[in-house]
Amino acid sequence: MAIGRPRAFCTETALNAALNVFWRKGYEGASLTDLTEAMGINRPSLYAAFGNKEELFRKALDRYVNEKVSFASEALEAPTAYQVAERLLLGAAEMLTNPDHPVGCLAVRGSLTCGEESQSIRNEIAHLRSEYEANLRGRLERARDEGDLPADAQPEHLARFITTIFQGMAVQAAGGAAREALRGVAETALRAWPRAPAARHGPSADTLAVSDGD
Amino acid sequence: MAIGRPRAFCTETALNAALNVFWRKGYEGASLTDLTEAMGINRPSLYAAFGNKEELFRKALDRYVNEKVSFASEALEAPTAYQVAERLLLGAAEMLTNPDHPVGCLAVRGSLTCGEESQSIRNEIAHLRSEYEANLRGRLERARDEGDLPADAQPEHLARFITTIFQGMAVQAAGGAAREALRGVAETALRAWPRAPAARHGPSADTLAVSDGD
DNA sequence: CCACATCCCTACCAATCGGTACACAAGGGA
DNA sequence: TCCCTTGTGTACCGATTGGTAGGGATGTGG
Repeated sequence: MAIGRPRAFCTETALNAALNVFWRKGYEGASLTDLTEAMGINRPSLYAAFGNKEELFRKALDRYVNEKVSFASEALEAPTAYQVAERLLLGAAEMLTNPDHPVGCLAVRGSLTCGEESQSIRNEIAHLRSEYEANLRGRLERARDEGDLPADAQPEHLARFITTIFQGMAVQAAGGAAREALRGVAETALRAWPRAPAARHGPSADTLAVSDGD
Repeated sequence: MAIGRPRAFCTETALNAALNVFWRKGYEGASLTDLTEAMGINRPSLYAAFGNKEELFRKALDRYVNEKVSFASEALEAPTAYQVAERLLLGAAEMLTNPDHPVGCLAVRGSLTCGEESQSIRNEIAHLRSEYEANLRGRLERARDEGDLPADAQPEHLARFITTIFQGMAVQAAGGAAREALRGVAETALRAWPRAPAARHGPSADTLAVSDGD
């Protein structure tokens, strides 16, 4: 039973290259020529290894969420609701302007990709976002129940507020905004955060958890 | 001296139709076929009347800014800085979800259009945004000098904050967010607004200026 | 009625899009 | 060594992209 010719490229490396291209140019803006050139392979190899352009994007999106936006899930584990928001927004300012990869957010860019033929991509991104927003809301509800947020705080509104700020920051970053500018936005947004009257949680030294490099 | 055959369509109406198409599908996502079908004319007529696709987009963008986002310039005339922000954000929530036209923001969508060949479009949009942001900052500096904002307020940061919120709301709207949701975001953002210690300006009845229809 | 200027329309252009057919190269099992 | 399986590479597919040439239609000024 023959095994067949071994693959001449590393799928992980190629997927990383594809992720970078999608990140820079968006789903529809990235042509197969762009992708194959960056990945160092040719079309049939791409189709054999990844299915088609849409599946390739999905795999790249998975990798993006798990490797690049992991700070967002980890932020939910911060001890207080304020620190959750703080780590989320400052982490976003850092990630969105990290010089080690393209600026902006693959998902935000992808959610605005134009054509209606890529509706399924938009749906997947929308699903990811609403899933995360639900997790964040759950975390904030817990915080409210624990007295970490005022009893009249609205976790749903706060979660949507944070999400919206992130999306705005992603647009800013895609337009070339500097890291300091995004940090300023994050800090301003944090001033809208409700404090529990009993135990006030202000800006914390927890920010150290947000590294400056990648 | 002959005058020539009169144009069989109204350029204003056609431009409105083109604006709607660009608004829904983005600059690159709107094909000439989409545009000509919506405008009720054929390609050569389009090119004769508007130049080419890029010039058509610029004209549509002009109209968009002057007719649809006029609330943003008018908001600068509000009596207090807080009311400026309030009218801006609540006006945005209304405009971005107005059922009389496509949802979201043509400029935000356009600024994320993928290809590098449409760099000049992105540049124009970036210019419009930074111009507006400068106006807003100027208005806030005046407010600070008048004591309407605390002396340590940072008009530049506040202006960028407002811009970022708007962009995030535009992404939300493009994803189908409801008007109530965007209003909630606006109200949360307004809680970040600094109040002058001398004369406190809170939420005002000035919101009445924001109509509910178009 | 004629001439001229302008517009409309069909049909086309080269370039690019995502995707694939097919011949060849490269390896392991018998 | 021969075969079989799998990946690689070239060259292509039909469809669509933005943009245009050129003839016929339609109006005004003489």
